[in-house]
Amino acid sequence: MLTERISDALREATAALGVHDARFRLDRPRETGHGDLATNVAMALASRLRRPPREIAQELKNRLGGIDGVERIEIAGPGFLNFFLGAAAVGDAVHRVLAAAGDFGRNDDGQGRSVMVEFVSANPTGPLHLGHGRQAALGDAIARLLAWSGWRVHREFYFNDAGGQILRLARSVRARYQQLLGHDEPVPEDGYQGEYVLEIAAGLLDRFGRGFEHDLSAGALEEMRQLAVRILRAGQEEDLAAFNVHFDEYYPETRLYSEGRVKETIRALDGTGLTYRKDGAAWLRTSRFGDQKDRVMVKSDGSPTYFLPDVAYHMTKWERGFQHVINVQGSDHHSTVDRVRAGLQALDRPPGYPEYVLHQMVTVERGGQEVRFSKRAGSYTTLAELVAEVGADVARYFFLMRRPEAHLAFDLDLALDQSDRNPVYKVQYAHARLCRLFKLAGDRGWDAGPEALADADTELLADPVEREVVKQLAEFPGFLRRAATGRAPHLICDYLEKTAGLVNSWYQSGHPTRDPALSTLVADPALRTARMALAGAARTVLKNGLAVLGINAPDRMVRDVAGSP
RNA sequence: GCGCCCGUAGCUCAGCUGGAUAGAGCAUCGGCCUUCUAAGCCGAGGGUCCCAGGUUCGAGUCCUGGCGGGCGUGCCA
Repeated sequence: MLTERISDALREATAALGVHDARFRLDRPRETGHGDLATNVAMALASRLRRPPREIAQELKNRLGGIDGVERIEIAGPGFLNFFLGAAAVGDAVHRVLAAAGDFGRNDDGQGRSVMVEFVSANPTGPLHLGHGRQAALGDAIARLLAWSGWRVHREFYFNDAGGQILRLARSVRARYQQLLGHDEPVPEDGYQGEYVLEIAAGLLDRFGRGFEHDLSAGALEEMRQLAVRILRAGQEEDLAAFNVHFDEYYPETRLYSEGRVKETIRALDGTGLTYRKDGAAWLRTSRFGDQKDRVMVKSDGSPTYFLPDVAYHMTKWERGFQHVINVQGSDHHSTVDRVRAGLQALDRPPGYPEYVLHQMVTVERGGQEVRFSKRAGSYTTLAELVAEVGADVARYFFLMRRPEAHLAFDLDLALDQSDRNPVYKVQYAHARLCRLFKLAGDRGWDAGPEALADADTELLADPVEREVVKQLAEFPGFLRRAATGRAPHLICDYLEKTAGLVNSWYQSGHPTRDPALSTLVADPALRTARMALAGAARTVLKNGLAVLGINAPDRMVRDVAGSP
C-alpha cells in the first residue's frame, strides 16, 4: 500500500540522517491544499538533530527521490512534508475495498486470542433500564470491534440471583400475591414497587393457585424467589433480543456457591497471609494493592460481602482461559474496580486485570426537559419502552455516539425525527441511496457486477469530490483499529456520519440541476463503471461500519408517513 | 475531606502517539426539486477550548495549582 511505501521511504531517509527509531505521523491533512498525505517527521526530528525543521524537511525530500504513485512533495508551514498523489494511486483504494468487500476493515491484532466482554449483568430485580441499554449497546459494539480485530470474543452476562436485593424482591412478590388473594399485606418499605411485581404475583397465582395463602415460610419464599428470577430474566432476555444483543454465557452468582468457589476463594486468600480479623469480620489487605482501604470479605454475621463472590467470579474467568477480560459497567460501580483488582492481585493475577470500561449515566430529554415515561417500572424509563418508541437501530446509535465516560443526554425529539437531522437515518439513507444506483443500473442493462467493477479504471475518478470520498473510504480500517483498541465505538459513529456526508455530497454533485456531467450513471461506459465502483466501495464501507455497531443497513428506506397528509 | 470522570460554537458533542487557519450535527439566515438523486445538497454567520502558571520549535491535547458539575467514598449491590 502506498502509505506503507511512503512510511518505509521516510524511515530509510531518516536513517540516513542518523535516526533509526524515528517516530512520526503520516496522515490525511484537514486541508486539501496540504496534499493527500502529510508527515511531521522533520519537526519531530528537529530537537534531536538540533537543526531547523524546514532544513531537515528539505534534506529528507531530496533523499526520498521518486515514490511510485507520488506526483510531488512540498515543504510547507513549520516543516511539514506534503505528498500529492496521482489519481491512479488514489483510485487503487476503491479496488482494495471492493476486493475485501464484507471483510474490508478487518485486522488481525487479536491473532485469534480469546477475550471476554462482560456487560449488562443486570440483577433480576426488574426490567432493564436505560443505563443497561447504553451498556448493552456499548458492550456489544466493543465485542464486535474486537471480533473485527481478530479476537475470539465471548459475551458474558453475570447476575446476582441470591443476596439481599433478591430477598427484598421475593418479599415484595409475596406481599402482592397475598394482596391478590384479598389480604392486607403491604409491600415492604425497602421492597420493589414497580408494576411488574404485580405481574409476577399474578404468575405465581396462575401456577400455584392459593397454595401459598398465608404461607410465610422460607420454603414458600424460596419458590417465589425462583419464579421471580426466572420471569424477570426471561423478560430481560426479551428486551435484549429486541435490542439485537445476545450472549454466549449467563453466569449466576449462586453457581459460585454451589460449586464451592466462594469457600475456595476464602481459603486461597487466607493462604496468602494477607487476611486478618477485626470487629468480628474477616478482612483482606487490599490497600497493599492500591485500594484506598482494606475490605471486609466475611461480615461479622458470617455471610460474605459481594466482594468475595466478585473475586471468585473473576478467578473463574481466568481459569476458563480468559487472560483478556473487559468489564463494561456504569461508573457508579467504579469503587469496585480497585478492590476487585486488589483481591485478584492477592491471588497472583496481574495488576491491571480485568480491564474496565466505565460509562456515565443516561437521561432522556424531550423539548430540553428530562422525561421519565415508564409505565411498568415506576421510577425509571425502561429499555423496552425506549426501543418500542424509537426503534433498536436509533437507540443503539444514540447510545454509542458519545464517549462512554461522557454523560449521555438522549434527545428524544431528535431520535424520533425521521428527517435529515437524525444521524442514524442520514447514514442509512446514504447506504440505501447507493443501493438504488445499482438497481437503476441493472434496470438499464448496465453491468455493475463484481467482475465489471474489478476492471473499472478508477483513475478516472479525478473530480475533487470523488477523491475526497475515496480517501475517506480508505481510512475506515484505521478508524476501526483505533475504535477497537480504545474501546471507543463512538469513533465509528463520527466516521460514518462524515462518510455519509461526503457520499451525499458526491451523489448530489451530479444532480441534473447542478452538473449532470458528474452523474454516476453517465453514458460513457468507462466513466460510469468507475463511478459505480466508487458507489460500490462506499456502500461496502457504510454497511461494514453499521455492522460493527450492530445496526442494520437497509437497501431501501421505508418512510413512516404517519402524520403526513 | 479523599478518589475517579467531565468542562471545546446558542445546544449536543468530536478532536488519534502534542502539529498547519480548532471541527461536525442541530439551531439561525440565504439559495437549489424539468431529476439516476431532496430523509439530500450548496453557502453564511457564530469560539476567552473553565481559570492561572509551567514544559517546547509548537499545547484543546502533557505537568502543577485552582474553579464548576457528575459519581463514588458501606460489614449495600
